[in-house]
Amino acid sequence: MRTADELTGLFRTQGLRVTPQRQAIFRLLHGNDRHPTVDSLYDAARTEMPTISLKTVYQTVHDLEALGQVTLLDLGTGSVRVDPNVESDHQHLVCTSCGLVRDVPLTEVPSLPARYRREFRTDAVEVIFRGVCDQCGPRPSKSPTNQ
Amino acid sequence: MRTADELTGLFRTQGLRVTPQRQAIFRLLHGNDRHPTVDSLYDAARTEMPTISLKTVYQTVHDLEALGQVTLLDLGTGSVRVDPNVESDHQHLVCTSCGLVRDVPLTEVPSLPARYRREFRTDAVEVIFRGVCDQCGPRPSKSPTNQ
DNA sequence: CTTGCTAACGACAATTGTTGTTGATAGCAT
DNA sequence: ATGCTATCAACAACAATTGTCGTTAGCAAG
Ligand SMILES: [Mn+2]
Ligand SMILES: [Mn+2]
Ligand SMILES: [Zn+2]
Ligand SMILES: [Zn+2]
Repeated sequence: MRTADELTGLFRTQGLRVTPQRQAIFRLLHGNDRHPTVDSLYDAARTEMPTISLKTVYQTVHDLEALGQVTLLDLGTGSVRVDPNVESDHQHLVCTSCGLVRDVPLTEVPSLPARYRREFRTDAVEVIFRGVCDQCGPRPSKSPTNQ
Repeated sequence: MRTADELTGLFRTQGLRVTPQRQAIFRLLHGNDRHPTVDSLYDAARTEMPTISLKTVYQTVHDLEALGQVTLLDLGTGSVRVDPNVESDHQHLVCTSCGLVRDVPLTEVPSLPARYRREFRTDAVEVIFRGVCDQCGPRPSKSPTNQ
């Protein structure tokens, strides 16, 4: 995703207005690799802007999506994750315990077997690695003696 | 998933009771490859059992999941899909227009790149082919002449 | 700088899919 | 046949997201 300043220009050329609320969201998202939920963005934005509404955050991320500046991911964690990394194609790993989402670049993704291609046009292939991160999993004991 | 009769036995050995409502759901799911939503199961069950409640359907599919007889899939279609095919490992294609879900057996799925394995224990790899089915897509013209 | 159009705002209600509660019913082990 | 208790249906509650609306303010043009 572009910088807050670049997005300001982009929004204006699209006839969209740029407000302090939107710029706060631009800043919170730029370079953010944590795949935040809309609600966590809302919380973060409220620390500097207590009256911002959740609706405004939803509206802004949808506008960003329409301009191709973020992807909205539904990874089965219960709420949408905002992904500002639209520059490099990548997949995701998801911790089923804490909801952590991390980018995983794959050099190769599977393709739809030939016999299905007549009946289905694939637009995107999504790979999700589900499991447990080291924060949540059993301490990956350096010493195998503590049991 | 096993037959309705086999499930009846399995439920009883687990101390679960088998009611006409549950048996109706067993029958609706056996051999069903359409990945129905809970709500569509509810509709189907009501035709033969008008007073069955949606809660009962949810409860039963969750019990079936706990016994490993179905998988509950969140494929980003807005509601959970019930998958009675627990016999053969497979992936899915999803029509983003009509919500169709179809099994796609893959001989090989990607594995998590080595550098992530220290920090993450992968329990499952999910591959989703998103696109448009032939019912929804532009008529796949046999003749390439109709522009 | 002023002005006016209208996009974006915040507040709040509504919607959807799912889960919690409860008192009554009925499955099934004994 | 009987009693324990899992399951039932009805209904309320919930969480994530979207819709409505009257007000405010961004910003392009003059
Ligand atoms: Mn990502
Ligand atoms: Mn399936
Ligand atoms: Zn975790
Ligand atoms: Zn379709």
